Amino acid sequence: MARYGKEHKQATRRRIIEMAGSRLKRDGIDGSGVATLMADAGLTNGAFYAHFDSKEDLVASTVADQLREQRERYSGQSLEEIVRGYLSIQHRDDTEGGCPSAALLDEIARSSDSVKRAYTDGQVAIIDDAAARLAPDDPQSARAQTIGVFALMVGTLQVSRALADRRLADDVLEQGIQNALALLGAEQRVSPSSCLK
Amino acid sequence: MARYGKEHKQATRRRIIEMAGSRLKRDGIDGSGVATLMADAGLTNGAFYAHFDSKEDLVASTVADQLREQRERYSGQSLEEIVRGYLSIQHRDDTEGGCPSAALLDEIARSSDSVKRAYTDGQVAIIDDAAARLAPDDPQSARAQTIGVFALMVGTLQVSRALADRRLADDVLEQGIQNALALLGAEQRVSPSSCLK
DNA sequence: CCTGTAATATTACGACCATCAGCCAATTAG
DNA sequence: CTAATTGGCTGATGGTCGTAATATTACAGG
Repeated sequence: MARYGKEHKQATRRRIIEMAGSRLKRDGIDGSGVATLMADAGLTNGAFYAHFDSKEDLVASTVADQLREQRERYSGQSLEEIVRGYLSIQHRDDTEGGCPSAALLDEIARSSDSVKRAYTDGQVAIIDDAAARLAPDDPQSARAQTIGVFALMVGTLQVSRALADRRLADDVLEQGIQNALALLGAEQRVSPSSCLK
Repeated sequence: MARYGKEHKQATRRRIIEMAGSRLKRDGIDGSGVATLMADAGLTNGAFYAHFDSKEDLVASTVADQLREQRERYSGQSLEEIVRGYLSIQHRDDTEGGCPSAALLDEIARSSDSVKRAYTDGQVAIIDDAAARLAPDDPQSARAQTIGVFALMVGTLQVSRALADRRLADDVLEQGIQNALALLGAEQRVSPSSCLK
């Protein structure tokens, strides 16, 4: 048995998922058809259902893969490097190569539970990694803080991408960096910002 | 002439746009068909093109209308009220009645220039309103600060909506409130006046 | 030369955006 | 008091594209 090397189908599946990552982030979930996704991988639509149960199945797998890749990329970077890279002009102008959350988050929110579950698991892993580096002694608090900063970055990137005014869009990124670093720095100090309750 | 009063067509157009606001936020732009949007307004698909040049035209008009409505709603609220309302569980669980940015931002980013322009204009108006209340003496700095906090809120709401874990999603909202108020408070501290409000 | 796998090609069927001929009620003209 | 006109709408229709399923072909290795 195993006329084709056992890794052949696996490799094809991986290729589909990786290509789908770029395509989905570029054109959106509803904006990407199965035939196009398969063509990106050099295949035709008919082969799709030998690899995935449904489009939704592919989306969930792709979201998981994208977050896994993002997690690996961040593992070698400091938090400040992550922030500055994330809120860079290059990242804003590279939707298809960038953060899956920024590209797909409100479509994921509208998706089925399986997609949301894949998103949740992948995102929590990223957050936990970052939180461990921020404050290894207080993981609970660091986790909340980290996810808050991450949400800030996602929203900032999305706003910057949606604005038609380039100058304003750049300013938004800059402000986002300031805010993210301020929140990370504030966490390391013990003093709460006294002004409001 | 005019079997209908002069304001009849205008009223129909408004009804379409208002209904489209809910539908687009609920199902997304790509997820909402023209026939469905018209049915929501009690009409059939054929009448659509007497009111709009294209679906894109409706989307741009709807985005503008949604932001106008949001701006009016915020005009009677303090910044802290806005933050707490925006990042409330009720708002998270009411996508179709809530913030258009949180529901549609990454689809808007993929949309045509006319849609992005409508978004930019409407959003800037909201930001300028809020900035004027935050620091009337330094509008330039307040504007940057306000848009930064707004982006934080949008990202936080989206993340909370996309998470499959309810408890975690609630924590994200709470953390978002803390962060938003901290950023507003930090800005406020520059001026000797009192805390938020 | 078989056997089973992976892919292609084709098909079904519905939804999509957009167009257009025609209906219907009310106003206006003759 | 008809008859023509008009505005807003319905209903049907293209033509394309969507997901999913199926029949068929190419091919690898014992």
